[in-house]
Amino acid sequence: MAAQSQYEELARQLSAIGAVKRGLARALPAHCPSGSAAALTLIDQHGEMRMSRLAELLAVDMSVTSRHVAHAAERGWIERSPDPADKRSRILRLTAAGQDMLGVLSQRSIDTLAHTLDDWSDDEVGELNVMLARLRHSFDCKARALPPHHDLDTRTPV
Amino acid sequence: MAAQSQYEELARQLSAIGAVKRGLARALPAHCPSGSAAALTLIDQHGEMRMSRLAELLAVDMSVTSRHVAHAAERGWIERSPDPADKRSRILRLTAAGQDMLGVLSQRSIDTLAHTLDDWSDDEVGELNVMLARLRHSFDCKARALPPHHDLDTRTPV
DNA sequence: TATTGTTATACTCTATAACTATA
DNA sequence: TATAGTTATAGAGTATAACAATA
Repeated sequence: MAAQSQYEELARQLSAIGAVKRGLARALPAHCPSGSAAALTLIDQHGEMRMSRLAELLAVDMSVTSRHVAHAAERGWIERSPDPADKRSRILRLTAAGQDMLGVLSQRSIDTLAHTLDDWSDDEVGELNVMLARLRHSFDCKARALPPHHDLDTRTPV
Repeated sequence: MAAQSQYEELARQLSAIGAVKRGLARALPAHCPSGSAAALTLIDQHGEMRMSRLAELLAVDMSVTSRHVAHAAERGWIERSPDPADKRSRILRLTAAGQDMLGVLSQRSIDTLAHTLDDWSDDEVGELNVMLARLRHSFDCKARALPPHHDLDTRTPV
């Protein structure tokens, strides 16, 4: 267990990390918003999969996943073939154009981070990666069990 | 300098950290979106300031800052008084209601993180905080110098 | 003329709910 | 009846550009 002030600080850091994400997003090619980029990356990493699995990996609602995938499919980066085992499902695969786009995406991320983190050692970046992965995992496991706030207490301090 | 694969991994981790941010945002009281929450936190942390300074701390455009502050001011959390030294400017201060709201916000962040990170030590959370702060700092310093992509190369792989 | 702040507009990401097609 | 996926709608965050007031 950490001190309360560490949690408050972490909340602030997470709130501010959006600026870093926007910095990376600015390097994306036109017509490839970060949502589509994330979908391409995950399909490349995990291989072909169904919509529901991708939604799980993206940690967003399937309706959101559907939009990102539709965007990528319209541009020829993702192919959606019918699943022979279940006619409701569709199997997602990267096309050759999708792999090309992924190459551009990777290179731009690398360029941006190599420039901004030029004074970070390999170990330091690796350590940050490990901790971010663990942070995500902790949330995946335990956040579901959190009772939603009903805001009954919001009225008191006003 | 880190290996390219570490940069690619960091880009993936940052892309996925949105799920954690959404987890924290779900604990926010109604009518206090994360943008307003961030504004309240920064004014509390740094004391009274002008719009332009807050925009700098939030690392977003001043038009965005203006919206967040207007939202908070409408609810009585922030007071905007004219700056005697420059009639174009407004000085931002937390009201008593704003400090109350801030107390609620802090407590909810602490509750959420204490629950999800219950197996993290104080040192581990502290180390993550340090690295996230350094990440932000690296971007603040160097991202401005990055040449914007003109997407001339996007046409090639298609 | 330049700067501070606001507003109008547009785009992206997200969730909920309604809907279809299939299981 | 339940599940996989799509679409419509709505809310939040952001940026650019046009604008008003002041420096």
